[in-house]
Amino acid sequence: MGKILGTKPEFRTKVKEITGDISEIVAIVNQLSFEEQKKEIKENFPEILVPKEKIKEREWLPELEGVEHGKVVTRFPPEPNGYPHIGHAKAAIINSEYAKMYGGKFILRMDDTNPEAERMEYHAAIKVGLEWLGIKFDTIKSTSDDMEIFYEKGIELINSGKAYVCTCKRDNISKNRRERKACKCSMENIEKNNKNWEKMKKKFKPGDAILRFRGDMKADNAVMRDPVLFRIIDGKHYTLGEKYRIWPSYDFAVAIEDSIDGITHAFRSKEFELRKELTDAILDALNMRKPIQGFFSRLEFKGMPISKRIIRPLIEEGKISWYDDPRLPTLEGLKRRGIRPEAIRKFIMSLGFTKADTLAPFDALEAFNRKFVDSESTRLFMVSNAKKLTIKNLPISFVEISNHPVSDLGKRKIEIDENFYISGDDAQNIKQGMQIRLLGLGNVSITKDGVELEGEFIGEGDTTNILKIQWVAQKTAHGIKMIIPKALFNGEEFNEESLEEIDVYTEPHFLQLKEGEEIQFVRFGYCRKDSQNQAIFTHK
RNA sequence: GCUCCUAUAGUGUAGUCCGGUUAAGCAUUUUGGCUUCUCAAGCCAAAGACUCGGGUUCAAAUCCCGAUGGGAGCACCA
Repeated sequence: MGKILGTKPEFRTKVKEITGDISEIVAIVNQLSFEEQKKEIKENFPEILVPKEKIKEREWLPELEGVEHGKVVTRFPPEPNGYPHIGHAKAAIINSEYAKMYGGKFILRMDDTNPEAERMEYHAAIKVGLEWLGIKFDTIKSTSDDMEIFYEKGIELINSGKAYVCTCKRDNISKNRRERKACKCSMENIEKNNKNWEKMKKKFKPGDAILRFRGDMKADNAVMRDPVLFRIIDGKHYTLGEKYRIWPSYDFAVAIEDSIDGITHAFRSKEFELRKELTDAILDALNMRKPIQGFFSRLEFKGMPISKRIIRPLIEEGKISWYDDPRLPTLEGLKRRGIRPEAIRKFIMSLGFTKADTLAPFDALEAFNRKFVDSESTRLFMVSNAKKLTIKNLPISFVEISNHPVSDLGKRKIEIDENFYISGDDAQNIKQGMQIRLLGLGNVSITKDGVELEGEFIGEGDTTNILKIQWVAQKTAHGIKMIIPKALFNGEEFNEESLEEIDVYTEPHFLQLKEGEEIQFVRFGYCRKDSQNQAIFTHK
């Protein structure tokens, strides 16, 4: 019924009439047996038996409305006040993808209007992080490049009566906001405001005076209750030093910047949603062009804190070493853990553009990463909780093993004698009289089990219904530390066992690999070589 | 507390604007099978969802009202 109305809209006006016909037909069809129905379809309507084509997963963002190719300008405006993390990646990727999608421009703008917070170190880290992610921008600038313009626009607002200098105490201001009351400063005339603005340059101390936008103290949206446009900060700015001491607030700076930079679409995370009204109001007051704004949800991983407020104390307490800890969702942390930038991009694209909160489990990212890493990971043997296995009558002194089952990653030669290590977990399952297979080597008949095992070499034999395990030659075994990152938090509580460290043996070939290379320890999982003596577990 | 946003399988989403073509698609997860000298990858299959309650309509995941859950904002931070 729905199908008919859907495909043939002309029937929609005659719903009542056809309802009867349809139920009659359906009744007739239902009287036929399943076989008869099948036959009927085959003879007269073979097309409906064709299986449906599989729908490919969408890999791009939703189309923008009414945009022209080549005319889209987006931006990513991070504040250089911390290390970049997955949240930055989301904002940067969404904005840059839209620019790419429409052949437009993408601007990186360091949003540095709070001299107390910004640091060169962070500025550099953000650039490194974005480069690692493979994000390219057409322009790189800093908000503070345009200080003179902010002043110009600020004065324009004062002179049009749309901004005033407020000298109230901070507490009073917030009290008035809560009670939706205007203060006496807002009654002052333009001349007085100009005078006070001049006084802000030298005379007033930080906190004594601010420039406020004349919004609406009665507005439901608290952001509109005469927000701050400029305030005095005496700190030294990381690039401009002490050149300025009146600094624009975020809302003012973003509004002006987006407008003069020619931004057509500004995609910001949801927490800024209420500020759209303000940004638009400021631009309207100045008769400036407004960008289209869109909002997306913040992205966090379960058990992985993103905020400095939570991470910093952990570093201070020594619970984690630094911002590149593999348990953290910082770009550095993810990188050390072995997550590929392409995987992050795909993952973020797969989340779509929504305002519904996203608390993604880490394994969603892992699944994407695995697809990238699998074909390029050198396969190596590694044993944990090593147990000795001695093999009698071994006829060979070396063996060559392929570094990958499918990809052409070469072979490695392993020198062997009768002394081997195998994993403790495997040793437990091995009993006297059993036959097992050492991967890449051959079958072995076990003559003694227990703490130290013994066996006799058989060589070729059954390879299907047999325990197949990895091994390491004792004489060349290379000991490394295996680091296994787990969720930092279980709910609210810090997970004291979040970083497992185990001592393991691997093959000497490990030493030949480049630092940072992704490997797969056979039957264990993907890992990233962190140093000559350390590997970090990436995921299964 | 006030204001705003949001609600589809275990998880993440598509579909929602313009109600019917889909008894809700994809990915991931889980389970089974095939393949394989890895517990990986690859291939095949199965399982599994429209928060609740009203209303409008021939027809509602889709529109309206209400409830509930989740989130954000209420900074001289961004």
